[in-house]
Order: sequence, then structure tokens, then C-alpha cells
Amino acid sequence: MSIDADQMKAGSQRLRVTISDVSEALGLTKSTVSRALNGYADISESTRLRVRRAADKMGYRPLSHAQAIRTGRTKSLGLVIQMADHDAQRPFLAEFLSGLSQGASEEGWTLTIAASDSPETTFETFRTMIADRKADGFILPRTMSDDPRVKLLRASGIPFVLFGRCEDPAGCAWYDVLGEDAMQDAVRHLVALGHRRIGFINGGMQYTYGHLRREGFLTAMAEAGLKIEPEHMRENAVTIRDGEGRAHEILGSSPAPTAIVCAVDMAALGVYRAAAARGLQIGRDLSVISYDGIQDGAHVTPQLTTYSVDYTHSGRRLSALLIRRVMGEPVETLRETAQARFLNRGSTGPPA
Amino acid sequence: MSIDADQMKAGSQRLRVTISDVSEALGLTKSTVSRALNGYADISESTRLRVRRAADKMGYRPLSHAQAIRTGRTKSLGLVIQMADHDAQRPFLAEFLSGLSQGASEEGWTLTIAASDSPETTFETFRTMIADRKADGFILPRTMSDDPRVKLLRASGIPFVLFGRCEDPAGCAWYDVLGEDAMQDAVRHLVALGHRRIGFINGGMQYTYGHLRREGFLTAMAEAGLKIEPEHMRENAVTIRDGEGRAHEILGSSPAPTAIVCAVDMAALGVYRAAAARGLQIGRDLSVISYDGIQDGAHVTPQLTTYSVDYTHSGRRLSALLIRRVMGEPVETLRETAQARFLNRGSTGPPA
DNA sequence: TTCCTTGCCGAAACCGGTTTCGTACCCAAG
DNA sequence: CTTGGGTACGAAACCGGTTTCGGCAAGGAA
Repeated sequence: MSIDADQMKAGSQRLRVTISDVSEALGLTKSTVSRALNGYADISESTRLRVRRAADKMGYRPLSHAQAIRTGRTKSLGLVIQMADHDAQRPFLAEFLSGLSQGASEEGWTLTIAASDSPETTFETFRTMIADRKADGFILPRTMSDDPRVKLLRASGIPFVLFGRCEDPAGCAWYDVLGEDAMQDAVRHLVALGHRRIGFINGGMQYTYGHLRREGFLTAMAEAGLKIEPEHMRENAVTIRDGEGRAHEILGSSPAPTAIVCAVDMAALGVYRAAAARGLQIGRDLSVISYDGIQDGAHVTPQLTTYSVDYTHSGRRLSALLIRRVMGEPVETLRETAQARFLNRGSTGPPA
Repeated sequence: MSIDADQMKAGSQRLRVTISDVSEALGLTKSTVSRALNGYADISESTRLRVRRAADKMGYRPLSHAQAIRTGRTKSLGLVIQMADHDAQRPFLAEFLSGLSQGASEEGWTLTIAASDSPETTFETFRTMIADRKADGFILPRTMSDDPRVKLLRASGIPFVLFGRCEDPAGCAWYDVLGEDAMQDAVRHLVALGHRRIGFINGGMQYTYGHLRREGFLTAMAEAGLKIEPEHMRENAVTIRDGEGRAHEILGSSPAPTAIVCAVDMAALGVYRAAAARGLQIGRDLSVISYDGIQDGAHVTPQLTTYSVDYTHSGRRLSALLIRRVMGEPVETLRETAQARFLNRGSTGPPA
């Protein structure tokens, strides 16, 4: 048994087939094999095919860190998770990571992650990851209006891709879901139901999405000819507690709105609480439409009507875009947006 | 501006100080510098110091992937997240990752993660990560009773560390929180309050923790001379929905228990719902003690009394242990356990 | 036929480290 | 004064790839 283990270990070590093994088996040199596999023009099509087939048959897989020493590319994507955002991103972190990982591994890349406890250490984390070449590029979730991470990476010349858009698009590739369209649609939906007094609880205004969703809300309100009541507008609500507090403030005004649009689901769950505390029944006395599509929204009564974002898909697209960015594609061709999916559940109805 | 960027880029490229830069600056050879920095015995103390200081002053940082090609070690820890566990692990995934990342980066290592959608692809994911040397070792969360991951890694001779214990300890290092002690303590707490009929809703029995927590519960019940009612025992509840269903089953029996111990917080939140549906007030009509310490437990009324696990610390310890394992320490010295912290909040009281 | 391309591949340097091996030097013992 | 054994370092191979450069042979133009 110990012998078996040793043999197995020695075997798997010795059995790892290197580029030299392939070249010797074919009577070619390493350089030819390398260039054949990497699609250089000075290799004949027949040789390229011969090499490709032999490599596959022999099970040759280049070691990415061996390539890295010459190419400078590790084939790994970096993600720095900010602990401060935990509460806000907890609901979809798993899906997001899964998507990123899928997108990376589909191309044979990996995902390297680091966590930082505070905004200050975030910077340091990026610095060391960059200095040590831990990643060829970075995914930046939760784009901020004046994002220090963007500045740092731009200055360092390190590729990156945003989850969210950015005012100054220089050097920025991104993927984003059009929250402003969802907010517009939400208002239209409520207006169609007959609502005239609609409140808005926005998310974090340090993020770009805060301004975009605000615009979307305001646009649709103006479009419907509805007046904006400052009493019905709140922002920076990203947790249940935040949402609960803002909802109480809004519902305490008079006349109170008959519907509230929330920029994030967590805040909407807070609205549920405030409503319960005030004896208001969601969907009948107060309509709520939100955004994100977190799991918990399906576990409250009535189920939360929301615009659902596919975070797995978002992650996958972000990885794909970042890889193309690292490989040299210009940022202009690496900007994608998508629409959130409307989940029309039970939290809306005609005004009481 | 483009010139600045070029200079900066060229600068940072050229400025990266290699081992040769250090050796030339000192009038030594690469090999001497390398051995000095790596603590070889055939380097004089004075030289070692001189090298160490020069390297620090020059800001020399070895490239881990350059070292890897010779040493075989990437200095990276692997984690494969199973999508199937998402719902169960969602509440603490962020903290856990953060801890793992901290523990790794404290030693200059990194965390490489991959996600797998199904149990089948999990295996494949491990295989490719191993084959491509993406990680020097793996962290295995959610240890199962007959864990296929353990078999694979054992057979491959790849280091790993478990989050959770394991029946067959051969080759297994681990970190675990003693859930069985918490379950015992929970029962004692309830007994001290006067409860005689205590139910138990266990978590997933495919995991080792399921059996351990069951033992803990049974031990304390026997110790208190209380009878085990099969009607009051349920298992495999890891989501709110699960817990809700199990609670209804248990509470539908007669006589129903006056208290329920849950192996996981998510299930306990389900108990809250079932209780609400039945007009039972938690803490007065029904006592609940649970385990995990998830955030949501502080957001229900009354707050959930639970045994809180520090997932950040767990992650940090796991990384530290795995690194030592990769560096060659025998598994016997790499087994740590800790106690969960009792959060005595509002969900218990004397029996009605 | 000669010269010049062009296509295709080999030889060797290179990337940034680590590790093996050889050896000069110093000191003590014979 | 030679000899033997450490000590401390240099030289060079090595890890697994990539990339530059040069050259040979075939083919076309002069």
C-alpha cells in the first residue's frame, strides 16, 4: 500500500508530459512544437496538425506558470472582495463567484481572490497582487463614481473590467445590467396599475448604479407627468435595516405614497417590515417593486416583485471580457450590457 | 499622457527587481542570493544578513510562478465551491473566503477558487486543477462521511485540509468547531430552564457534522434522563423551507415538544415560520436554540439564540494549516478544533 | 545556370528563479 | 610543511516553457 502510493506518486510526477516529451516523440524540437501549438505562421499546416494531434493523444498540457515566466501572463483573473460590502453582496456572492469561475475555466484560466477588511487595505491588496503578478487583470465589482481602484489600475497599466459602468470610460471595459431601464419599467408598471404617488428608496450613492437608477426613476416619473416629492425619496439603503428606516420615514409623510420602488432587494425587505409594523399589507395597501432578484425575495409573503439580475451570467461575461482584454483587445469592443428580468410576483396591486 | 503611460509601464517593467539585480548589486551570484534568502546552511550568517537587507532595500520580491517551475510549488491554495451547497453555505461564504484569503496572504500565498455546478463536475474540476498544478493543496469545506474528494486527493498524494472531521483520519488534517459540544450545551441549557420534551432538527446527514451533532444531542438527553421521541427528531434540514416543514411535523405531534434544538440556523429560521403559522410565540410558547450564528438570526424577533461559529477565523486557521501541510508537516500535528460561542438571545425561555 | 525569395524548421538564448556540484580558502592536526 | 576536513561561495545545469535568429531547401525570376 505504501509502495502503491509511492509508485502512484512517482508515476504521476514522471508521467506529466512536457513539451520536450512531445517534441521527442515527433522528432521535432521544442521550439517547433511550441510555435505549432501557439499558431505561429511559420509552421506548415501539416506539421501543426501532426503536433496538435500528438499533443492531445499524449495528454500534454502546458504548465501555465511555466509559460508565465516568459510571457508574463499567469492566465489568472484577480478579484478583491471588500469586506465592507459584505452585507450588500452576500446574497449573490456565491452565484457571482460561480459565474466568474466558469467564465475563467472555460478558457483555461483561473480565478484568484483576495479579501480586504477595509477600503484602505483594499488598495494595499491590489498593490501586492499587482507587484507579485498574482493576476493578469482584475474584475472590479460595485463600480464607484470616483473609483480609486480604477485610478490605480489605470495608472499601473493593468487590465481590468468593471461590473457596472463608469463616467470616464477611458481604459474601461465593462459589463452591466441596465438598472435604470428596470427602474423606469417599474414606475410604468405602477402607473399602469393606477398609482400616482410613488416613492423611491435608492441604494448606495457612492456607486455609479445609484445615480443611474435614480435617473431611470425620475425619467419615468416625468414621463408619466408625476411630481417628485422629496418626502418620498430616500437613498443609501442597502440593508434590511436601512430599508426599514427609510420606509418608515417615507410612510410617515402625508400623503404617503401608495407604492415604493426600491433600487435593491435588501431595502425592499426592510419595507416589508416597516409595512408590517404599520399594519399595511404589501400588495394591497402598499405596492413594492425592487431590483436584484435575491433568493429571500421568494420567501416573503407576498413574494417580492423584482427585476432579477443573473449574477452567474454576469460573472461569466465579466471573465470572458477580461480575458479578451488581457489578450490585447481594445476596451471599446469590450463593453456589454444586459436587461434585468422582470419577476412579476405578488407585491404590487392597484392603489388602495 | 501616452508618453507618460508608456514610461510608467516601461518603468514598472524594468523596475521590477530580479534576483540577478540583487546579486549584481552585491557582487554575489544568483545562487548565493537564492540560498541566502531561503535559509540554506552553507551561507554565512553575515552574508545572509547582507543579502536580506539589500533585497529588502531594493524591494526584491521573488515571482512565485518563477519559483514554481523549479520547486513545483505555486504557493496557492485551492478551493472548489460546490454550487449544490449554495443555499446552505451562502450565509457565511463571504466570511469564510475572507478568512481563507487572510490566512493565505499572511504567508504570501494566494487563494485560487473554482466553482462546480454538480457533484460530478466537482470531480472533474479537482482533476484539472491537480493536473495543471493550479494549487499546491486544497481546502475541503463541508466534509462528508464518505467523501469522494478525500479519496481522490489521498490517491493523488495532494495535500488537503478538511473543514470538519473525518472517520478515517489517514492523511487528513483538519479544523473543526465542536458542534456536538454545542448541541449538548443547548440541551443542558433547555433542561435547566425546565424543558422535558425537546425536539431536534438536524442538518445534512451526508456530512460528518450531522452525525456528530446528533451524538451530542443524544448524549445530553441521556445525561438528563430524557426520553428520545422519534416524533421529535428530524434531519437533513439545511434551508428555511426544510426547517419549516420539519417543524410542522414535529409540532404536529402530541404531546409536542416545548423546545427544539436545530443543527443549523437556516432550519431554525424555518421553525420561526412554522411557529408563527401555528400561533406560537418563539421564546414563550416554543424555545429554539440553534447553531451557526448567521446574520439573519439577529434580524428576527425574538433574536435567535444560537452557537456562533467564527467562519472568518475558521478560514484563517484552515489556510494556515494547509500551508504547513504543503510544506511537509505531518497531518498528526495539523488538527485543530474550537468551540462555538453561545449567543444567548431571546429565543428561549421556560416551558409554557 | 544563377540569384533571390519564401517557406519551414532547428539551434540557442531567454525568462527568473532553484539546486547540484565543485572548489578555493582557512584552520587544525599530523 | 603537508594533509585533512569544514566552511562559504561560484559555476553551471536545470525547471518547462517562449521567442529570436539563422539557415537549408525548394521554387520562381532573371
